[in-house]
Amino acid sequence: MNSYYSHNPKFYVAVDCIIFGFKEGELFLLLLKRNFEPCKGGWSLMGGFTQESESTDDAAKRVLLELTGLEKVYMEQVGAFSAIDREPNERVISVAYYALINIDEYDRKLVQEHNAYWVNVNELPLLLFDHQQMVDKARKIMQQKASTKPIGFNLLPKLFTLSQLQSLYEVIYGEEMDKRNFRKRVAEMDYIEKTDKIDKYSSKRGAALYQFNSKAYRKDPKFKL
Amino acid sequence: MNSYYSHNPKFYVAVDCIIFGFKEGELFLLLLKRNFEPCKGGWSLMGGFTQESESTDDAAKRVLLELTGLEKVYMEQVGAFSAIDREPNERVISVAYYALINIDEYDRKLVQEHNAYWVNVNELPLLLFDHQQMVDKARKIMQQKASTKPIGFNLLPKLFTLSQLQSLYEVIYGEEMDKRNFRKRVAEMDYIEKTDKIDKYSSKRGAALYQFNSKAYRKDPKFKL
DNA sequence: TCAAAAGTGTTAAGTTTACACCCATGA
DNA sequence: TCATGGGTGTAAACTTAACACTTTTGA
Repeated sequence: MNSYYSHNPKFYVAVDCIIFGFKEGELFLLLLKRNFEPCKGGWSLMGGFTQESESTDDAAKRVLLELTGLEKVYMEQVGAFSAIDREPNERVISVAYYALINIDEYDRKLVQEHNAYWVNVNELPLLLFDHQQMVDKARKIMQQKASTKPIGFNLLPKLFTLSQLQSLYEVIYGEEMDKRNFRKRVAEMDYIEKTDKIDKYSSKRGAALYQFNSKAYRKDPKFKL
Repeated sequence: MNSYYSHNPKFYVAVDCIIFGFKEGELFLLLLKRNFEPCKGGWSLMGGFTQESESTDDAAKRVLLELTGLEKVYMEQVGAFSAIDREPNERVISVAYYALINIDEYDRKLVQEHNAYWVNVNELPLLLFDHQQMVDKARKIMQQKASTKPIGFNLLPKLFTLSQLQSLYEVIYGEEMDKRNFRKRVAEMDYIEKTDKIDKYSSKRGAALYQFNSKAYRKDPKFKL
């Protein structure tokens, strides 16, 4: 043991995941109705402890996989939360991450086993610990990022209509947008490509389906919505 | 010991400080030329270990105080850095913070004792560990924040000239700005107040000294530079 | 007297916003 | 046939960008 380090304390380092999903014009978070201690019965984020073999990024990916069955998900760090009394029983420092997933593609069985539910972000229950703070910060960072980087597409199916895209951005920003102005901006981004497929679910007339071409985006990475 | 926690590993949790200063049109970082192990002789950020009695925010403030003698400094978290091998000898998870200080007001004796030096951000030496990554992320966050919140004033003396303010923003953004357009924008922010004092150092003619009125800012918190 | 930084307005270009109607279709 | 969401262009308001000369004074 190296004496430079050894007189310093060590801490449990947790990760907590703010998992965003989008459906029918609403943003949702995947939350646990805890069927385990501590604070059994309360609502919380999905979390877990960082292991020796992992970075916190790895741990967050593992925890997300454990709950949703999903890999290669868009995740970004929200920050470290370290108030002394942030958990009641033990000192735990937690690093929060947010994830953007396609709400149609997670593993329903795993979610059920964990007693997790999709909850509308605007109707959140009281969250345990400092999880509300984490959610607030995650939303702020995600909103900021979504306005300048094409991360929103992670919340949509591969094929989406412009109305879906618009209502996604409306719920991220919490404000309505003008349809014509929105489509004008989309039209300028060549990497948002119209396909020849038609969505027949959302309307009688049918709406053109679009896709995000990430390779084309990288050639000319300008984004603003 | 609670068994829910006890089978998980614990970690040293460090903090590292990216300390910005501004002088004569240049941005500087306060860096250690390490006169202690590990990696004695290398350049690094000032850091320290989080203690049981502290949040990481507290630890960062303590570490900054230890090096500069300054309290009540503007600090913001940059994020957690947790790669398994980010330090060579021991597993340490570090939370980085940046600080904006008035470069005229730190405790020179303390800085000397720590073998710390102000280094131009555009001429940084090779930094140890992942400290360059921390600096890069800190600069990005700081730049973003400085464009929408009046945090830049923390880098200036209480009284400053508009030329100083402009050259500060030029070095933060890494681009030149138009003097008349800049002053027009400043003129619209009523909380950037002209005083009746004149700075005679920077020019023969003398330049009006301004101050940031934080109370006035809070009344109408719009900022954009 | 001249070098060096301070100070000061106007115009053109570009961007953003506001706004309303026709289309296609399934029920 | 009608209710529903899909799709389309223009003009005014506003914001941003470009630009050059006069002032003051210490050396």
